[in-house]
Amino acid sequence: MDTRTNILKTALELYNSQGVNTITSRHIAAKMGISPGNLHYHFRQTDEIIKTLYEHLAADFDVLVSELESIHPVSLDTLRDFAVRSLELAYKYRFIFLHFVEISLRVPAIRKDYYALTQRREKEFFAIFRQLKKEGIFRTDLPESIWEALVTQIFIMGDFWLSNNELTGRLKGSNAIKHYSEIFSGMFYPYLTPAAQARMAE
Amino acid sequence: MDTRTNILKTALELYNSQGVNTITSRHIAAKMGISPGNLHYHFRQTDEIIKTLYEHLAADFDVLVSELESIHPVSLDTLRDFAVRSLELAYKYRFIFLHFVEISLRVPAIRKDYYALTQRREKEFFAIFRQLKKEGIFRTDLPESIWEALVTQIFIMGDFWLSNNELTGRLKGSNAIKHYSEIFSGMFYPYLTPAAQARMAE
DNA sequence: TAATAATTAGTACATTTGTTCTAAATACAG
DNA sequence: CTGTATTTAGAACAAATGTACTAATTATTA
Repeated sequence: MDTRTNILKTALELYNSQGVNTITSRHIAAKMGISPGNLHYHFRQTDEIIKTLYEHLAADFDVLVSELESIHPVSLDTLRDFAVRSLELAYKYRFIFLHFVEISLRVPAIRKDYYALTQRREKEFFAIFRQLKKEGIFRTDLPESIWEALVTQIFIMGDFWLSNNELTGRLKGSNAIKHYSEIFSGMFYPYLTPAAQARMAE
Repeated sequence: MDTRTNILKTALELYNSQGVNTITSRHIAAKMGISPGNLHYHFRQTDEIIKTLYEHLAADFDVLVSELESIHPVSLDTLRDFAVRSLELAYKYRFIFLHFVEISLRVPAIRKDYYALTQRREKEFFAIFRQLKKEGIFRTDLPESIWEALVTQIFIMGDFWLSNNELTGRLKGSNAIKHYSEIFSGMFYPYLTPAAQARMAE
């Protein structure tokens, strides 16, 4: 395998399992059996590794979102499917979410990028809400401010369910994803019309 | 002022403003104008400073909870008041929430303590939910699993609203608290009975 | 094949960090 | 006032870290 790709793969493994602050470029090189010099030939600065991994995550997530947007009409099932895929992706790059503030301090470019991203996503969520209301899945009797609060909730839950898992359950892999996708389902439930709630209970 | 207390005060300031990983015991000593030797006379290990600050937070929060539990019957206003006080307290010790996973890795005792705490809190929340249902404030037509999901939501939101603020809005002090207490209100809204919703809209 | 470019190993260096140690200064008790 | 305990400063050390540098090896290209 390409050394550069291998560095990214090994770094992801180590960051995920031991945290972004305990793992240094030397650890990554040692685990791969290459010299520190070699590693720094491919990534002059260690932070570039983190930045690259973040970019991979962002790119993968963009694919998920554009897939979602291509489906019309949006059903509750497509939404649930999207949620599960998002959780899986987040789990793959979990060190980013587990150390999000740390990383955004260390690599300011990530912070800027993330900020721009949330601005875009916010609009996309509102568009999806609008569709789901039209289709009789989401309630239409809630004040607008409630939907705004929901978007922030989605962001916080989406970014930090992994941290919650780390601090409490420590569920691994598919167990974690299963548990938290149920939390996400539950989170939307009170926003559904009675008809949609009934369909969900089946 | 007591040197020990002063160390804690200065450490809190620096951790809050610059993060727990960038600030070292030397930074704290320098800011206070004392020697590193002196600082380590009072706290043999730097982590003890973090642990002590966490204990202060936990103790302060315990006071809030026991105050809440002493009030009968629980109204929507007491709940909102409790939420605002909680947010204020979290803001005071914000570095802990901004670096929760980091810290729990660095100081395993904190992790254990937090885990035990959430177990307790979970029960307390269910008890409060039961009361609020009895009083006609919370809906009684939602399945039990939805309330379980809500508790996890409350934990995640409560622990990570500060991280969300750090990554996006960067609101300061009372502005942050105001904004996120509205998010919290919005979060509970769909769980309220129509009567309670109407009263809230006033 | 010869020359050039890319990759790699290994070493080296300045900085930082947590912590310890010693001695001085200060506070306090009898 | 004298002796003891507490507090403080400052130096010292070992370990770790990011990164740069040099020389060797390997791959590529003409």
